[in-house]
Parts: sequence; C-alpha cells; structure tokens
Amino acid sequence: MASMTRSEMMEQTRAKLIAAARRAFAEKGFAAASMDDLTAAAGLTRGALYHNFGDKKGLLAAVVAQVDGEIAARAREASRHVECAWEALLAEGVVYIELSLEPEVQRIVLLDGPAFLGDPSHWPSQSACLEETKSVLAKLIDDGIVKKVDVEAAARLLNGAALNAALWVSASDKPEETLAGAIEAFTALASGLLVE
Amino acid sequence: MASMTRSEMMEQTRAKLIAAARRAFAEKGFAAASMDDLTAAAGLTRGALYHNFGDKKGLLAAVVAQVDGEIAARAREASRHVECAWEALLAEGVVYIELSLEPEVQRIVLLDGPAFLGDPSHWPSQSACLEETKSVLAKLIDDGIVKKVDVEAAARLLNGAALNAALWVSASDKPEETLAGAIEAFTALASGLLVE
DNA sequence: TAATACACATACGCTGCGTATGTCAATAGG
DNA sequence: CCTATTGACATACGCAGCGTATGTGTATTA
Repeated sequence: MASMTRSEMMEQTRAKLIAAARRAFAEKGFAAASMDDLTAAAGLTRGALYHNFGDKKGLLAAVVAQVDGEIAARAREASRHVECAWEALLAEGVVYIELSLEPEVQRIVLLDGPAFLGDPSHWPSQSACLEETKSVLAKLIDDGIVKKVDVEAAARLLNGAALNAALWVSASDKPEETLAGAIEAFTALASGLLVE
Repeated sequence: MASMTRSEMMEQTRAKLIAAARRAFAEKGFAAASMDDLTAAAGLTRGALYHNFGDKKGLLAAVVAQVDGEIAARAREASRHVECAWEALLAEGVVYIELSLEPEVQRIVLLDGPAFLGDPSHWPSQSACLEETKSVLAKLIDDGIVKKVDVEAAARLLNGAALNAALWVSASDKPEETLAGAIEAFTALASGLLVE
C-alpha cells in the first residue's frame, strides 16, 4: 500500500468511487443519489469525483460501462457451454433476462442508463451486451441458420425483448414461474428468426 | 368561458398543466424540466401543480397516461383497418415503432416514465398499449393461430422489442431505411409466435 | 349574509449540483 | 538538495429547484 505509483493510486480512487456509486445508484436511483453521501461513503469528497469523472453523469457512464461489461462477459461464458450456435443465442438471452432481475442491473443499466445517458448504442462502452448478441447473430446468419435480417435490428429487438421481460419478471409476485413463462415466450419469439 | 362550473375550471387548469408539462418534458427531459418554468408557461404557479398532482412525479404520471392512451388508441385504429387478426398484431407493432420515433413519446413514455415511475405495469394507466397488445394476442391464441404462450409474457416481449427498435431507429443517421430493417426484423421475430 | 371549503398564489427553507479556490504531495530541473 | 511546477484531491461558495407552510380570494353552504 505504501509502495504505489501515482496512477495506481488514482485507479484505486476511481474504483472506490465507482463501487460506491454502484451501491448508491442501485439503492436510491441515479437522480436521488447524493454525490456528497456517495463520495463520503468511499472516504472521499466531491472534489475527487469531479476531478475523475467530470460530472455526475460521467460517473454514471463509468458505472454503466462496468456493469454492462460484466453482463456481456457472463453471456459469453454461458454461450460457450452449449454446442450449437443457436442454443448459444438462446442461452445468452436467458442470461440477459436472469441477470436483469438483479435490482442493481435493472436500475442502473436498464432504467437510469437510457434515461440519463441516452440510447445505449451511443454510450462510450457501446453496450458490450449488444455487441455480443450481434456477433453471435452474424455467425448464425453466415451458417444459414438464421434468416438474412439486419443483424443490428435483430440484436436490438432480441435484447429489447429480454430487457422488458426482465422488468416484468422482477415486478411479478412469483418471479420463478413468471420467469419460466418469459423464457418460453422468448424462445418462441426468437424461433421466428430461424429459416423455416 | 365566463359560465364554467368549478370542476370544469379545475379540469382546464389540469389540462393546461399537462399540456405544458408535455412540451417541457419532451424538450428537456423530466429531470431537467423546471416546475417554475413549466407552470409559468401555462400561466400558473407551482401552487396549482402541487394542489392538482401532489408532486412532480404525479404530473409525469398524468402526462404519461395521456400519451400512452393516445398511442393505444392509434394502435387500435390501425388494427381495425386490416382483415386478419395476425396482420392486426403486426400492424400494431409497426404503429408502436413508428410512433415511438416521436421525441415526445420516446423521452416521456419510453425513457423517463420507466426511470421515474418504475415498471409500466404498475402505472395507474396500467399501460394502455400493453393491454391492447394483450387483447389481440389472446384472440389469436383462442383462434389457434398463435402458440399457447403466456399472453402477458408475449405482449411484454413484443412491446419491448418494438420499443427498443424505435430507440434504435430514431438514433440512426438514416431513419427511413433503418425503420424498414426494424420492421422486417420485427415481423420475422413475431412469426415465431405462430403455430408451425 | 356570515361561515366554511376550496383552488391557487406567495414565501420560506433545505438539499444538492457545479465551480472556483485552496492545499499538499510528487515529480522535474538545476 | 533545493526550488518550481504539476497534479490529485479538499474546502468554500453560489445558485437552482423541490416541497411545504402559509396567505388570499372566490364560490358554496347555512
């Protein structure tokens, strides 16, 4: 700890701020989260925040990028454990739905992210989740398994469907059975992309 | 104008506030819109606002309900002009996508609404759009045209897909051709619900 | 006609963001 | 080794905006 370079120190403060922001944004939502409280919880002040992230939205962007990246990584992981590429696409969709049940993901990435940062495709992180879905879809089209639709369009629709399903499931009284219905409907919908 | 009952007067001030809020929220977004400016534009003050809508979110809820209702009405209208029920469902989806291109709808109903009011299914308006899609879907399942999936689930997924498609199209450089791709992909996806 | 309720305006306090300024440690240069 | 400058962060300030408490005039009720 005593032997740390200057940029390592800065990385650490950034990490601490992002971690604190993740908690605060997840619990209170972006709008209601106070920068004073947030930074104090990280053992810092607002000075560090404005120095590192420019403004409140800059911090949100950093948090969103982190969470989004984690989701995409888990989706990739899930798709690796199935043999055929089509199953991989479905598996990713299911991962999106399941992960989106976590309040943290929902509040930050699905609700506050689009509302305060605008369309995900314009985010600095370029939405890693979307990129992941697109790459799988492109492969499926190349292999002649999926219809020749616009890759971007199909990926957006699939992710959008999964996203909305997650919002619905999480608001349900009985998440387990609701989740099952959502996955079934998602699978049915997705099959519309297959060549007949 | 001089001969107005008391409740008619109140209805009018509510309407004026909602109209002003619609403009303000659409232009600046809910968070950035000032209640002072908003009410002044309507020739009133914040007093009227808190008296009629409780708080800022109450006003947003009223605006969202109005816009949502208008969209649902136009979707119903569009579905009436086609013969078969399946075409009606697709037509409604297309209407959702096209209408969601309007900045007003996008900002208010698709972005700020979910972010500040939570899941649409919990809104007072109960999301008229969703109800409309559900009723059409239920009929299609009854007629044996659509697979026996959970109606709520399928409706949420379809609406979610349309919603996301709209966000994408509107952010595109060339909305026209992007829109075409979105509709094509939407149609393909939806066909996954059909019995084979 | 006096009294009460109601629709809305005015006035106030508090929270919270952004910025301008200050401080201290770390590197750079002689 | 000592000084100068940069950079990371803290402190201090101003201002906007929300919510509430209170005031005011008008319409209903007795």
